[in-house]
Amino acid sequence: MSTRDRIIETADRLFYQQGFEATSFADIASAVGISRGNFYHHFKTKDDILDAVINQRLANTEQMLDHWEVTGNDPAERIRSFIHILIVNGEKIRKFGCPVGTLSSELAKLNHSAQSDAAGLFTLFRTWLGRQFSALGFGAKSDGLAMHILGRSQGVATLANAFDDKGFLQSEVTLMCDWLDGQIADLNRSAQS
Amino acid sequence: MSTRDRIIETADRLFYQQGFEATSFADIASAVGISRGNFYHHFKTKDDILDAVINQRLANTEQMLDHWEVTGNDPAERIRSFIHILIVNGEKIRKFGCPVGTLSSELAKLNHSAQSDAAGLFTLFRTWLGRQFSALGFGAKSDGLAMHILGRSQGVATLANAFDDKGFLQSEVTLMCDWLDGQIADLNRSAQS
DNA sequence: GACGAATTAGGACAATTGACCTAATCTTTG
DNA sequence: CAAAGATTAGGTCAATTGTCCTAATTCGTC
Repeated sequence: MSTRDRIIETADRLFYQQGFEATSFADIASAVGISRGNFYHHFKTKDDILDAVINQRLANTEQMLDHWEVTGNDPAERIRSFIHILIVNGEKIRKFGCPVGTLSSELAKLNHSAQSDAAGLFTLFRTWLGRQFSALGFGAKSDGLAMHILGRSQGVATLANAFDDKGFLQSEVTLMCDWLDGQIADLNRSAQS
Repeated sequence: MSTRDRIIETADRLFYQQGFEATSFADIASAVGISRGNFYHHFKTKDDILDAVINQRLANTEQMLDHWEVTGNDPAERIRSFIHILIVNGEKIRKFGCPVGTLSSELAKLNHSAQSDAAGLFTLFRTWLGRQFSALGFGAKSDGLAMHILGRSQGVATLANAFDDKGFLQSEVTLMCDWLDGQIADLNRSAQS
């Protein structure tokens, strides 16, 4: 892996674990095992490395969603794949919160220009989820349902982090899956009438 | 108001708007209009001022919840008061997120010892909400319902902030109130059978 | 009015920050 | 091999950080 990629990967991890503001050039350089001068050769400013990290996250997220699009048998199962990130990444979430939500919040407070880029990560999930709901036949309600479940997962991540509560994480995931089943059942019922 | 109280109030506002880490002694002192030496006379370390801010938030929150306990006619209306903070503080939330959630997340990332104190703010809401659900007759399920609605409101705040979306805020508040009505209806139905 | 305590001002301090530079080394290409 | 470019190391820079000190001022109390 190239030095540049190692920098991005390490910065990504540190920004997630410590926050953007609290992570210094020296932190990243020392974690990668290179000099600050070398670091500067690849990224001139702290905003540059932030942009690179966000773009990598965007690419990784897009890839993950594309993968689910292929492997998930039906849209409902794909949505359940999304919900289950909370379980799969449970340990990290309890320690550091949701990578997307916490970065977006921090950049909003810093009044950072990259906040909209970070929100683009949310948009990726939003449009993907909206497409799944559309495929299920929810029509114009699809985006609202996508936002709803996206918000639910954010709240679960925030509280699971605040209380370091594994049980809450699991029970809320169950509730979200139940909610999804209920929505689909409602839809089919109204389609019959 | 005493200088000490003005410092706490200003620090509270700046910590919320800019974040704890991104707010310096100089920021607070200059916003209050005092010298750094004067600031130091009242608070020796940055952790001291953070403790004072958290304690003031705890006191203010407790007072607000006590007030609702008195003015709200029934527990359901009190819970709706909680839900409607999202509307009342909508502008601030869209700009800076939820004061409780964002502070808790930041301190968790900083591995700060005061994180548990900040989480105490959540606990205040959690036990209060749990008490309301108990009064409604939800018994052992009360705490789970309290955590559920607390998480919902956190997620709504996070997304409303990320997208600066007022409509989402309003529609999700409606959904949360509908959810509450549904829970109460379910309870009454199961009590009849 | 005098005296001690509380408050305030204006610095100083070492450490760290993001940013930048130069020189040495490695890699590629003709 | 040789020249050119990419990469790396190490150091410098002004600015800012949290912390701390001393001296001046204000205040309450006798």
